[in-house]
Amino acid sequence: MNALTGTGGKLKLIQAALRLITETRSLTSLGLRELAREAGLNPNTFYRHFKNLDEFGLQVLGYIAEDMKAGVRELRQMADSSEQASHDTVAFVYRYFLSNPAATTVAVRELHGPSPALRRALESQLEASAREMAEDIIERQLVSAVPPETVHEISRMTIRYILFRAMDYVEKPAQRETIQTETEHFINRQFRGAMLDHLSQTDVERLALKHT
Amino acid sequence: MNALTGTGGKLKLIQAALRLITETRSLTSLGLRELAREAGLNPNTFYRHFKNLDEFGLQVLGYIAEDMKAGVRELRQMADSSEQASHDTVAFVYRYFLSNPAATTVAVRELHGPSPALRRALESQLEASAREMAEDIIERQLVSAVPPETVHEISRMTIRYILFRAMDYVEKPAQRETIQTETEHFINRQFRGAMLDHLSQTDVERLALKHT
DNA sequence: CAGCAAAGTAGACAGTCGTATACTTCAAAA
DNA sequence: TTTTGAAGTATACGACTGTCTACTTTGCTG
Repeated sequence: MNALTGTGGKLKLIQAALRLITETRSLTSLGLRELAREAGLNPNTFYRHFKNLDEFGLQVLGYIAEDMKAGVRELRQMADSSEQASHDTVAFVYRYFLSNPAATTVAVRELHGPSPALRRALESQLEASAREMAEDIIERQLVSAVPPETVHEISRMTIRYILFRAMDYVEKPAQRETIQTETEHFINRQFRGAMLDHLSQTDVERLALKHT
Repeated sequence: MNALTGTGGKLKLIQAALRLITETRSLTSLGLRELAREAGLNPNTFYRHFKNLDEFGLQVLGYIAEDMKAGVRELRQMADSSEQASHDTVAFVYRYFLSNPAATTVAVRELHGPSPALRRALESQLEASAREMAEDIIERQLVSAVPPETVHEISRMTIRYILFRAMDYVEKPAQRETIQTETEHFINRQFRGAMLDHLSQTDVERLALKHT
């Protein structure tokens, strides 16, 4: 039975984990009995579904990944100019994080967390998202003046940047607007700067001054 | 007695914590007895120095902060062009992280960790570092074409970016060169992009194409 | 040297934890 | 309807945890 399709204890345990993590816990620090208690199950039921806590962690990550992929796929057909695209995409992505606070917290917390296995799993997932984003940008020629390799590099940076800020976005409503516009700045400056990679610093300064 | 000046149990406990965290632990997950064991002390000695584990965490953070400040202060008088400065500074900062792996891991791990108190402490510390960096850049007029407020914004982003990559830098020797050059790209593109904030996207594209 | 406070130790308390074994419930296949 | 395997429960084990009280050692000060 898949983690997503089950109606029984397995799903209950995973959801209990997400509930606990949202407060002040980390996936790695969750206990088997604690999970069962939160899920309203006998501690030993855990063993019917998972070999140990490590496997549990990986399955929770898988559960979240499935969720995220579905969300991200929606934003494929959006605006057509680069700046327009970044604005809409950023708004969309943060809205997604906002509606999945537990998943967001887990991802941020475990990406640098104590478990190497979870770190690796999350990293390869981020890598995949970044690749998707880069290929989308290249395909639609949103920034044709930037070489593909650079687009990939910037995509990787952007994905990470957004993820880290997502936690603040979720937790601090007052800062949401700021975070969103700063993220747009981040992306636009990154791509604009990359367009000028082949120029010297003085050239760029001259250009900037000339067009004021 | 300050955490830094003690020769006895207090310092031993803090150093034990740093030793444990470097492997696969997080500051928040450390146990009192575990610390004492690693430090070669009786568990109850802990209570002679700290009220509880939360206070201990904060003191460890303070210990690390003291360390970092001393390191960062060294890089004040370096190169004079912006690009030169970013190159040397990035190299220096990563070298610092490399020689303090435990402090690096703690900072990265707790910045998004489960304890709100530690998160807050680390954030205000990063904020201070970012402010210092921005004021330094403004004072020395390294990027005079960018307004002060923007310099502050970019500094905040840069500090965070470097910190996150620092963990990979420490743990994955094979990627060190890549991380260093990508960080330089990040900074240069950010500032170059900011110099063109007042232009439209088509203007920038035209400029980029004209100078190839 | 005496006194005293800080640092460190010893032992015990009630909890929690992960795990193992054995038992019951239940639903679907034979 | 009987069989069978999965899901869930009950109980128990040893190990570890944070905390408490009481005791001993250490080093400094008067």
